[in-house]
Amino acid sequence: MENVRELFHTMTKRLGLLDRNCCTVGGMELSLVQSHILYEIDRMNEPSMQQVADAIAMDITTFSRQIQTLMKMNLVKKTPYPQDRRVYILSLTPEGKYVTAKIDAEVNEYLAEVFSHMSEFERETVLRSIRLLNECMAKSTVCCKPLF
Amino acid sequence: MENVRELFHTMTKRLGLLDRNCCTVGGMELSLVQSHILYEIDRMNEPSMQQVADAIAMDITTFSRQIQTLMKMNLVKKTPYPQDRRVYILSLTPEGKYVTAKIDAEVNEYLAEVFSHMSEFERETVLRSIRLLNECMAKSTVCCKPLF
DNA sequence: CTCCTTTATTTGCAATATGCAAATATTTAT
DNA sequence: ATAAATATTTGCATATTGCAAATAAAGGAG
Repeated sequence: MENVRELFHTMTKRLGLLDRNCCTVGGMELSLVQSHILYEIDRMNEPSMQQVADAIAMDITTFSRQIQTLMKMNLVKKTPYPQDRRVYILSLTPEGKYVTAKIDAEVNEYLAEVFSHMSEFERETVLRSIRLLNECMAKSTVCCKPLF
Repeated sequence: MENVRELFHTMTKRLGLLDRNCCTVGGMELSLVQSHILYEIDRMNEPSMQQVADAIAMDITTFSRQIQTLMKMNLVKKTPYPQDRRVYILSLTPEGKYVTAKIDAEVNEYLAEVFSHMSEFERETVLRSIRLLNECMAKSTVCCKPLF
């Protein structure tokens, strides 16, 4: 299996840097954590606090405070959920949507640049490989917990 | 390019969880950051503080304090460098080597389990893909800075 | 040799993030 | 009606972060 861990370590390190570089939108500076929260809220369907915290594998109390910050920044909205009044539904404000879309565009642009160094065939292979890897990690019983 | 970012996001999230699960050795609990510092020191050849901090893309002042902590935990040793007395060379103590090897073994075991859900051919393809991806990220001019 | 600039590392400090325990509010089960 | 479970927030103590400044040593210009 040679240096498998090193391969993965290098990859995640670089992808992490890429992510970090995409946390500035206009004048606004987001932390990596905040960027991930916005990403998950955008992706999930009317999620509750708990659901998003679970998805990010973040302690709910820390998460609660991050949401307070994001609300002060006018990026996130909390709506009481009528069917269960303990629950709040999270959503992005228009500004939050704008910021999230901007980050998404920038990440994709960076990724496109990375892929521009490959042939069409290589690109397809790499993407298929990552898809397969994700499936196998989902199947894995031993690692990558907590699952989402 | 479909959902390329989502693919990468899922992968890094899961690999991050895998990494986090590997931070407990015996009774000792390491943070993810500390685990990465040990990993880099182990890998680099007689590195200075600054070199490791750069490799991890971490602010040198934060790094300096993390090293202080790791020294208190008796995992890391700082040796003055005779040729340039501003510099300290970092190395792992025997205990640090043990912990680092233990983490490495656990990560590799987890990765092996993930790859056990693939055929030999798929595994080779995935590893080759990641190698290629790393090369392309290294070539990239626009992202993944600061480089290492 | 002396002065100035650069580099490596550490400390002061203030802001932020973290997570456990406990509080609160609400729902579900008995 | 009461008890147990769930969702969210707050108290608190600790840890992490990064900028600015301090310290120490090296290298270069004259």
